[in-house]
Amino acid sequence: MPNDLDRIASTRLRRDGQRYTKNRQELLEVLAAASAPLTIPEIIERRDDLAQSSVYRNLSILERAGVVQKIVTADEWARFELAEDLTEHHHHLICSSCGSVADVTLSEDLERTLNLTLAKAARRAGFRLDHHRLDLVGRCAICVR
Amino acid sequence: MPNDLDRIASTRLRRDGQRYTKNRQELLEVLAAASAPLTIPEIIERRDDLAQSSVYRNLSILERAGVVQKIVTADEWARFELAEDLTEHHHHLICSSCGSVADVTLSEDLERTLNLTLAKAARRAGFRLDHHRLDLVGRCAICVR
DNA sequence: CTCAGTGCAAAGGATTTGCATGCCG
DNA sequence: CGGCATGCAAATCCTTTGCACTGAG
Repeated sequence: MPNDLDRIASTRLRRDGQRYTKNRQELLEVLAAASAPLTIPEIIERRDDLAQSSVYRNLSILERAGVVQKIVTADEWARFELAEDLTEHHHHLICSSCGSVADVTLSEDLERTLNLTLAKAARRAGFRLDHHRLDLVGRCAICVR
Repeated sequence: MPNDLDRIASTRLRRDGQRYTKNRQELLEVLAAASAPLTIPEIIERRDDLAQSSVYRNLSILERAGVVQKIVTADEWARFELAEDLTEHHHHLICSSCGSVADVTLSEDLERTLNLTLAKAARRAGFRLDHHRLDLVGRCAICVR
């Protein structure tokens, strides 16, 4: 039984001339169940029937279709999460010690102000702004001790 | 003749048990002269007497000493710039088309609000916040055409 | 049937490392 | 002198790609 996510993914993939296959559906399931962006090893850990190369290939296709988003932190692996508009708008707490990433949301008020200000700054630079990315860098509760 | 940057770099390196060598000084010169974070190829382009492996090694040491900062965008190379506290606090305009990165500053007012709000959000998550990173993602003036 | 999707193994490519040599302290 | 810093080349390791096979339409 297809839920919202399935329907949206299917539509966006079709728009790109791509199919919504079982592997791709499994990827989205895993990402939707996670409360933070996952690395490829973490994804395979949760679904070891997926071939590594297919995971890379499919995530790249899902990214191009606007269903998932790739985020690159300083540490070894890239991380993937559902696209902005399929989740609540949020930001990331990045632990500079262990590399973990957690989701965090800010007040709508601040987001609104932020958006206006950034739009202005971008316009001044002749830049067409698509979105912003705000990371909080520090030490997570575990690494703080 | 050592300037401020030299003195600070020297101090911070020594604190890490490292020397402030000619190669490392050259790296900082290049970064200080740039108006945006540079990739390793770009650095070598500007100082071709530097060996690639030494550039990687020294940037990593300078990063650990808190003199430079590494930033990873989605595109192929990591980029380096002087550490936050050695430059004006700023953010980045990242072009998702050509991968270029330009510096941008926001109003002090917004920064102040941002800092307060982020500090609160971090505290709520038991996270010790060091700094934030705010990127504006879109198309640069050239790529917009 | 056709052709996109898959999995395996091999290739790519940015970054790291081993090692012999040079040089600062 | 002793040990860190350097440069070269080789090794690493995440990610991409080639290719033969499978399965959906």
